[in-house]
Amino acid sequence: MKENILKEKRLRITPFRKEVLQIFIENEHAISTQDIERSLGEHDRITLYRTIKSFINKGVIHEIVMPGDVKKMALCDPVCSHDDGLHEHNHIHFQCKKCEEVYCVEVDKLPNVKLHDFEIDEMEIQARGTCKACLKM
Amino acid sequence: MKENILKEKRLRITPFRKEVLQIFIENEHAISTQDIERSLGEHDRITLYRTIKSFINKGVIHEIVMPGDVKKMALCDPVCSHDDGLHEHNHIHFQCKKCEEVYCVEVDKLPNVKLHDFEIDEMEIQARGTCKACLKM
DNA sequence: TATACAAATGCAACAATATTGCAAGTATGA
DNA sequence: TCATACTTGCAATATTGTTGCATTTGTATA
Repeated sequence: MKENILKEKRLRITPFRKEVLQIFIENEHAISTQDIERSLGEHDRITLYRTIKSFINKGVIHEIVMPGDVKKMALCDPVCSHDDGLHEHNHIHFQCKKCEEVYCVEVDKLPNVKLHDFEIDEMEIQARGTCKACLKM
Repeated sequence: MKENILKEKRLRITPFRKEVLQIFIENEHAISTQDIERSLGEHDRITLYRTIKSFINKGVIHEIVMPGDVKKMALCDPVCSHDDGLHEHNHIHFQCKKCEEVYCVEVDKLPNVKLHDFEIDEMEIQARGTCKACLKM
């Protein structure tokens, strides 16, 4: 529930934040700033930028950057309770080549990658292919 | 050699392009547009943007977008001979948490990931940790 | 080697996206 | 309910990238 998410992340509950959060909840896939602007009615763009920034910093949403300049955002997993922009997820980011939508897809466990001279702490996977909905068509 | 790379990718050899390409060759790690601008002397910003765009389209360099950071670019693998912005690499993108630099690191083979309802064609891995140089310190 | 032509450059104007400072309004804990 | 720190909304400004167009330049070809 919207109020709870905001409260948990120690963000003040304001009408605007609830409105923006609602848009994220309604969307199964990741959305861009533009998508949000379209969904909102009349609004102040600066406030939106700041809202997005605090949502990211407090772990409400996370940024997804896919190759080719697509910057989108999606709700964080409930486990992602880290403050200060440190996010912890167990999913990969998937972009469908047909519908272009970006999804966060759960995986049981992320694969292990070893490098020779580099020590890996965290890993993020971005995949492209065909999504659930488009496979059925 | 600079001229060869440009010729192979069917790009005209101009002084400006050689200069920009040289900057990529000199850098072991990925660089941003800003980095390039700093390395160049007096120059035209528009021409640089167009140069970058044709380098990407012809497979001379590729873009790397790490979460929460500026866009960077690095030379493509020699195998990456695809035109029209289709890139094919066998490396992962690694950002060091200490020095913040981004590297393309070769791997023998990329791990296999299977998803339930999504069909994966291509995959890209972004990792964070400690780089070669910083491990030694 | 000269030349014709497509490609690249450089300038001006413009467009989109994001940030900062500040005054006014508002949520929340005491 | 009140004080205060947080949030909002506006103006101004910064950053990043694009388009159109006249001029210059690289390169294939005669």
